[in-house]
Amino acid sequence: MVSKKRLGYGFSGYRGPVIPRAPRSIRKRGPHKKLVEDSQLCAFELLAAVAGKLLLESESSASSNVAEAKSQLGSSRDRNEKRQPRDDKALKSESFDHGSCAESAFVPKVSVEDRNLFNKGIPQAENDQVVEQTAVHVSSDFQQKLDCDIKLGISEEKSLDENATCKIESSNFIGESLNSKVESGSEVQSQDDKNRIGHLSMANTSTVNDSIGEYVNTNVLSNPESSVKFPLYRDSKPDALLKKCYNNVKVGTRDDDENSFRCNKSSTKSRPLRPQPSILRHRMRKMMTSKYWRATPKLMDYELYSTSEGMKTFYRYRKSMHARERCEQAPLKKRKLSDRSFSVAIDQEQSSDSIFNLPEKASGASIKGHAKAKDPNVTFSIKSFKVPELYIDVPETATVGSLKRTVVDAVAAILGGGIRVGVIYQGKKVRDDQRTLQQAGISQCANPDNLDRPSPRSPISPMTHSGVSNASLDPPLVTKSDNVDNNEYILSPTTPDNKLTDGAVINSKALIPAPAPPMNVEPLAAIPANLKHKRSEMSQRRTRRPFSVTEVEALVEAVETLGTGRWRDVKMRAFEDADHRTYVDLKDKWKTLVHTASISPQQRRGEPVPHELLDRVLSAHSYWSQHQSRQHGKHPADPLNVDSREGILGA
DNA sequence: GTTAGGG
DNA sequence: CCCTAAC
Repeated sequence: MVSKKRLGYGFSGYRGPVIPRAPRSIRKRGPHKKLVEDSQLCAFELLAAVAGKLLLESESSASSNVAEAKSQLGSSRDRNEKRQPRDDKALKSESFDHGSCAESAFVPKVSVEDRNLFNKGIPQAENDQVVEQTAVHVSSDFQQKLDCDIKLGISEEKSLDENATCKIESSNFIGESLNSKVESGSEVQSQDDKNRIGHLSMANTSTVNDSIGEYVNTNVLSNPESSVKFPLYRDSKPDALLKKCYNNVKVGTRDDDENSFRCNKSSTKSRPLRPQPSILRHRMRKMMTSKYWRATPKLMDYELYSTSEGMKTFYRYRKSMHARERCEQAPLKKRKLSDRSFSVAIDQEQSSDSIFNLPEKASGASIKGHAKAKDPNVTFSIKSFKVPELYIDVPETATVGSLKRTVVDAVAAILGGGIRVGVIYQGKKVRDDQRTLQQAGISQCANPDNLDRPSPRSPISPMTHSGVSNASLDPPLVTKSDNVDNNEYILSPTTPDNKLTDGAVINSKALIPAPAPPMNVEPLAAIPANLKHKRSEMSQRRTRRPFSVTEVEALVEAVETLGTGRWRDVKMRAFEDADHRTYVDLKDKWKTLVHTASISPQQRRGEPVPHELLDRVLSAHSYWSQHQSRQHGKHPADPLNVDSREGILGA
């Protein structure tokens, strides 16, 4: 089917702060929208056109920001009116500790022709308030019919704000197809050009949906280098109160997982005045579960699932994906309140600060109220952004590499380059670009049953990284990263000066089909802030962290002493430093331990727990069960010490 | 904020 | 692990 989707181009790139969009229903699509249709155009040309637009903008933005950041303030260009000058500080890229850093330095070169093509595609005169919608058909080597319907909408009101939304969807007619959807949306609103504040919020979420209803999350993140801050300035009256409120507030991620924190742990710890990681985490967790987050689902998602087909697909998938992680379900689930989800990075401090600092009071306010016009001197930084919407149909026979590339192309067209796409399927990074999706297990026919066991797909071949790649087959603009950890395609701006922002190339990583969150993200270097984004998807499930025998022992020990009704104490006693273990986790673990101890060893899974420990679990459980019942309303139970335990065991 | 329990 | 009710 020829899907018609709007391509709500959202990332204005470097124009200014981004703010959440109002519900589509109230968004006006009005007058300054122009529709252009040309089914004869080549998809790439179309993309190129879009990219060209972006490039133009980015170029101007980059140049002005780099060399004449402040002098450009009064640029004659219309766009410049909105563009905000940046502080040097703000310009500093975030000190992310990700492996992508190396990649970010990678600046692929693009032929001048390419650029020209891009630039040529869109008259500069149309930069403003133009909405284009084009439908194109293009035949790929696979004789696929690719339909693209792109609508680029950019509306802006002079000196007030900019709103851009983009949605791209393409689909082919091939029966077997993988329908991926990457959603993203961002809006930018910048206030004037005075040395004031502005705020910026961006959303970053994406989902991939295959034709059989596979629903996965994809994250598009900006890499360290691209973590450029966009201080906003405006002439609004200073609001001391708000200012104070927002001060020192930074929301870079909604990921309450360790993964997110690790990277900045050191930094936060080194700041005495800042909450300790554990505290942050705690707060973060609260944030994560906060109603705020839940109340800010993306509008886009709604659209996605509102379509009858989409819903069907989704539900069908849901039905057959019990075995899968539920993390992907969360997004949908949370989207009840329909609104827009977005992450906000508020940074009043140095850009070097970790983005993990949670906004305390501010968060809620900024997120909820979009108190844009009220908070002076607040600098927000964009840690991530959302790609409006992207539908991509890829035949099963397509290679993983081609999938990545396709996404890169599409997204790149939107963002203007610097995109890296990785594929994570069932928690594993699919590095072998040569493999077909089918081989990788990303099949339409994927049997849910296979989800529970190692799929027949061939093991990821290590040589893929260093081995010969299909790079030669890649389009000019797409270059392969030589980063060992990533074989994502990187598409960067054509020329240095074309960098999106001064030296800050926006590198984004999209994690495609990722039914389950990457398992170990420990070396957060492996997966940059992206995951955060993933988690950014409102309340994303935390990554699973099986208890080690050591932890189990500590837990047993504590429970023996404290009983089973004082999880908070247990936490403090034995897991004080285990930030990722909440007392609820401990309680849950105990629950499973008791269960595990009650079943036959054959039925147990995971890392085996020494019988000795399980015995202790049963003993303690039994003891405290009785004890509690007895102590009901009485004096606190006596700790189950070794002696008493032995007594019980002996009895 | 904690607990307890179902999912 | 998540989510909630209940305290």
